[in-house]
Amino acid sequence: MSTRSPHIVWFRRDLRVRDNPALTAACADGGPVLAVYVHSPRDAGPWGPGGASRWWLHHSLAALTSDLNRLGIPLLLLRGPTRSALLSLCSRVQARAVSWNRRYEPGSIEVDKRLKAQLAAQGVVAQSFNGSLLIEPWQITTGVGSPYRVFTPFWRKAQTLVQAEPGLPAPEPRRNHFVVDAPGLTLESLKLLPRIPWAGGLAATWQPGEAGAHSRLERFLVESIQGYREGRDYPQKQSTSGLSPHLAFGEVSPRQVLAAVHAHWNSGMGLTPDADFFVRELFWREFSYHLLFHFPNTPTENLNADFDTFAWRQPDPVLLKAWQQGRTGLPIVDAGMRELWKTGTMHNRVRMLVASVLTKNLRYHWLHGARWFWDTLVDADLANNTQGWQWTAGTGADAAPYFRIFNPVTQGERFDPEGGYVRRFVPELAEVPTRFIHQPWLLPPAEQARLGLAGTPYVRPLIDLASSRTEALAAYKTRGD
DNA sequence: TGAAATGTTGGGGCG
DNA sequence: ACGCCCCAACATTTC
Repeated sequence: MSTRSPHIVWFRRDLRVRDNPALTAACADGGPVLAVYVHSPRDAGPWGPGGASRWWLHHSLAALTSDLNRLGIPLLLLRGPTRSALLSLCSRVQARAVSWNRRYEPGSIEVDKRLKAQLAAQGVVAQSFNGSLLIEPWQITTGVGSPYRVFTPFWRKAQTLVQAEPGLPAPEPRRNHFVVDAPGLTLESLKLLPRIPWAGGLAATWQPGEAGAHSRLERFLVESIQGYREGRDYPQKQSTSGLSPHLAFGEVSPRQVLAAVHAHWNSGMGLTPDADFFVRELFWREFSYHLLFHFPNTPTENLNADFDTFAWRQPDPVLLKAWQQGRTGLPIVDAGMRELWKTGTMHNRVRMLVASVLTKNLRYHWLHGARWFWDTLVDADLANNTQGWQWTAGTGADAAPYFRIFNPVTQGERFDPEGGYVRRFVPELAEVPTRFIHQPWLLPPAEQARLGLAGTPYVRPLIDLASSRTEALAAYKTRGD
């Protein structure tokens, strides 16, 4: 009798069937397995999935449903609140156990704790696993026992641990032959897709789901990891991995990525420098989770309290909107913001530039940027997004000093020397000669008129780089007073 | 995973 | 030949 009661696998941001410890454990139990996803945006408070993430989630759930079906496991879709949905499911199907992979956001930790206690009280086995990280946040501390706040020592320590115990990715579980009948909601009824069909650019760019994640990984390993160290700085090259949304939704695990990199690019003498630099980015993700876990208020509060009295400016709605929509008149900034809107992602160097412009030149609180990114990025991840914004704003761990203010013209000329990236995403600048592509306002007026730029922000940007820089530096000096 | 201002050096033009 | 100046190139400092 007890062997016939199902083992539930609760899916969250681990939407894959390979190397999924919770699923592996449930399948190893030998009885019926039932998978469930609970859509409960309200449980996540202000950080419920944004528009781009919901689009991704819809398609990733569709992919997971068919991947699990292949294994004979039904995926139930439920609506939250999470705890009551799971508890009532457990009693309805008389579950014997629930397994899940741990999350590290403050809200999820709270839900998990209470769920675990309530399941135990009902006599249901509850077990959680590490399915998302190479190093869980509590696994390493500094010499004095505190959490790390600086990347490099974190990285060193984390690497020694991972090298000692790399862990092998688990294969796909064997097919489940039991039948579990428990009807859930349809995917459509979750209403994850946008009502206005703006997601065409996303669909053209991405293939959500585990298969898409692995083809992206393979393509990266074969085509672009070579030269990554240099190439990753050039946004018009496709040198970055593009794995971030797949990692954010857990369609591939960092352990699988690490193992694949080692399989391709470890010559026995260690990783190639290109591969090593890529792996370093995986550890930035680990560092972000370490910080989020140990400083759970950082999604809204400065990690560095010196900035709590900093004189951020009240956003001008027109300027904020121009930044969001890529109409500031600064070519590479606008290109980045339009790339984000169109494709749900933005090259990392350009993310730093647009964030520098918002937090330093405009001196708007980094949360305005974090919220916009949250809504528009397909790789929106609370740990990474928080850490990234606090890093650029200078309020975070191991952060860029406040006085490091990027100049979008200089950066554009250095990292997009031909202007290919700008031309791709800002078509009205496509015909501008390369000399002027990053500062079209210097073109002679007759040329501007001929190119149709008269009256656009490209002949008079909304942000004066020189004066806003000076003002930002002055504001920094009085920080904390 | 800065930029701009300031300081230093050394080659070459030129009286 | 020499000193002087200019200035590009590079280094250092400051924010």
